[in-house]
Amino acid sequence: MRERKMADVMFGAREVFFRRGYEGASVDAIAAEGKVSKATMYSYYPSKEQLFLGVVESECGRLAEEILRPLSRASEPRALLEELAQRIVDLVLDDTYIRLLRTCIGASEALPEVGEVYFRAGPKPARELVGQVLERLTREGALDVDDARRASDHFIHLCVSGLLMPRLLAVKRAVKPEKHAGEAVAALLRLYGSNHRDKVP
Amino acid sequence: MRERKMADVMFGAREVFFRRGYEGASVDAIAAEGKVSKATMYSYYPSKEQLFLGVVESECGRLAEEILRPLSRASEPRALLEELAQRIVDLVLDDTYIRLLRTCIGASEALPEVGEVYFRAGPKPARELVGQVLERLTREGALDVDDARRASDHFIHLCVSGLLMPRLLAVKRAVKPEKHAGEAVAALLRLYGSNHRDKVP
DNA sequence: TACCGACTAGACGGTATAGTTAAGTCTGAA
DNA sequence: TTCAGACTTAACTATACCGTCTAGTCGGTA
Repeated sequence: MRERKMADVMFGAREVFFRRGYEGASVDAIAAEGKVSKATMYSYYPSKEQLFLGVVESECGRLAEEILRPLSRASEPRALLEELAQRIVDLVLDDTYIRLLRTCIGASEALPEVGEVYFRAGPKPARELVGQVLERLTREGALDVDDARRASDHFIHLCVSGLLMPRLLAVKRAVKPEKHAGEAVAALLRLYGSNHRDKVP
Repeated sequence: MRERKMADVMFGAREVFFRRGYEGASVDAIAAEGKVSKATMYSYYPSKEQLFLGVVESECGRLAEEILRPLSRASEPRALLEELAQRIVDLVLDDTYIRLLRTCIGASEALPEVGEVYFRAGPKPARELVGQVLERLTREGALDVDDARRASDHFIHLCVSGLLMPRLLAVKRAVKPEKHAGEAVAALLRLYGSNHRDKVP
């Protein structure tokens, strides 16, 4: 029962914090949304701020798991890169994750800890994972990456280009991202393909 | 005098809205920050929401002006691209603009109008301006861009890669962006240089 | 001087807020 | 049946909020 109620609290809190932001969310609304009494809520979390941090940490944990999920054993470099790209695109298209990011950004000036937690759960491991893949593909001769960190940033930003901003700003827009991952991989290969140094820049 | 007080109101409102977000900002704090009485405030703006929209529109106007500022008459393609890239990097490093973006993102679920206004003042004209430059350079033979919109998104995101997220999330981090613009231009030229089709992809 | 428009400080009403507490209900095990 | 623990409802405190309003100040003009 305890775990069940705990989950109810988190569920309601997540929804209300995502919808109204940290400051805009009221604890009464959170309790109502989770169908839980305020007394129970306060028996689990001593304050609204702690509850918010709990939600952010829990959601960031799920996010980090999602990012670090094992890759398939695809051997073909292009397939591997497309799997990575698709995973990034899917994250940006996922409502829960984008609302989490929106909420963290909105709260990060007043509660810098929140921004830090999200950064360590999202962008940082993503960059590291992508970096490892790019380095491996470079060792195997499929890519020619000198600075894995910079190349990872480039790859990730090619993946989210044109998608992230409208999503963050809640701009209603018929985003058509079917070919997005493929295009990002194509761009990356042009940027860092193993024969890119042959060119006269 | 009227204009002066009006500016004071806006100044205080901007600071408090940026610091605490729309919901977190109180009208008393805004009046105090602007050294203005509440009565005066309400004589200019009928409500907190209208005041917020006023601040966002005013700041977005400045942002759009900054983006659409005429480019220098640089003729050399690389110099032109570096000027563009540097302008984008500078925007991401500007505290006022990043706080504006943070605030808009934070408020955009509850007040979608705000996200829309920012999008039309920032990302949209930026993409259009960059697109025009890329198309011109393509006509002149310096680039080979087929889809200006996609190429603009790529260029812009190469410019902000590794900078935007830490800034939005208020992550304290020794960002060293001296060579950032140059690297973005180099990457763009590898991606869309006029000889890129010679490669075997 | 008298007046006027724009400002200020501060209090107000009515509501909402975060967090606490008291009294009672439900469930399941001994 | 009894009992303990977890839960709920509902009221409560004390503060903060938005927006309004009153009483009064100030600088310039006729």
